[in-house]
Amino acid sequence: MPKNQKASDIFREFLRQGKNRITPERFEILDAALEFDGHFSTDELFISMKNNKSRVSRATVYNTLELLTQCNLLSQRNFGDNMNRYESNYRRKFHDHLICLDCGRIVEFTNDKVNNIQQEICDALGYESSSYSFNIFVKCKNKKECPYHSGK
Amino acid sequence: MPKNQKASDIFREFLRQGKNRITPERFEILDAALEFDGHFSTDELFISMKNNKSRVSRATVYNTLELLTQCNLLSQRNFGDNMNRYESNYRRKFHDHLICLDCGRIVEFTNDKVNNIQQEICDALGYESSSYSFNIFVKCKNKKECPYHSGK
DNA sequence: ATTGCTGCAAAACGTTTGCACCTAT
DNA sequence: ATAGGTGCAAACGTTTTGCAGCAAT
Repeated sequence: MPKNQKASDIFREFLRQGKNRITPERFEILDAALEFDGHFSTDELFISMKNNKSRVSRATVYNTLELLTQCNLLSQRNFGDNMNRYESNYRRKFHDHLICLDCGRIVEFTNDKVNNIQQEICDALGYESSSYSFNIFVKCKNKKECPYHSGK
Repeated sequence: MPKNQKASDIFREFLRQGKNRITPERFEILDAALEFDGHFSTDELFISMKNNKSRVSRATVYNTLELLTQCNLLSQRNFGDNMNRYESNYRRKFHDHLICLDCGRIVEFTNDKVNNIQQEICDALGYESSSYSFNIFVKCKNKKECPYHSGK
């Protein structure tokens, strides 16, 4: 993703190339998604937009988040709770996730080896890599120290 | 998991220790799960049992697969389609998965480095590892050669 | 003018829950 | 005897779909 391009320009270009229409709702959703702090579910984004007096529909949010994932402005994440979550890729370094099963906290980490291994395996098996997901599920070693633990 | 113990004995022991009751339904579900070839969803197992004239209920299947995962006879898997799948761990080597987004094929692979990295990261961040999931999503390089591609 | 997109509501889907009855302890 | 498990159906939460009207091309 070109670092110097505005997100809205990247999205507009992607929509044009796929013969998708350029609509104000789609850009409204892009803005809300980039502004959202951290990982969010489709419904969380929808509700936060509703709270800000937006008139978009749930269906349009679902549709647009899919498009934003396709053009790599967002990443889709699955943390094992059978729910799609998204996070912004725009001007962010790629990372993986550690999920605490006790308190729900999600810690992001970067590890270059994972990406290399993933590529090696694809090459060895003769496939073209599209994406990967590496999640580590943990338990708080010391529950008293975990700031999230009481909050759940 | 002790390699020389029968699966039903492992399960019985686990149930006893957790003060869970030993019921015929639970062992019927264990048998069906170990017999199932490959990855299966809860409903797939339920329906296959129904086809074999079983009288278990969907709720009991959900409940029992959870117990079988807790005692490590099964692993729960998420392949990004918002659906829990399971597979037998009994007398099998641990492995990860490559999922083809074009044709749905799932390829299992083993790579020792992944497990080491996962442990390193937990140690570095101060958490106790519980499990991890490493999925690689790919596209068929040559769709004509892919035996699964036409089937979807 | 055409065709894709939108909002809305209903449906679909996997999963969880409530409850009366049953059964392992 | 009693506490936990079962089967069934209803409820739940997330996602998809159908459709009439709207708006980008």
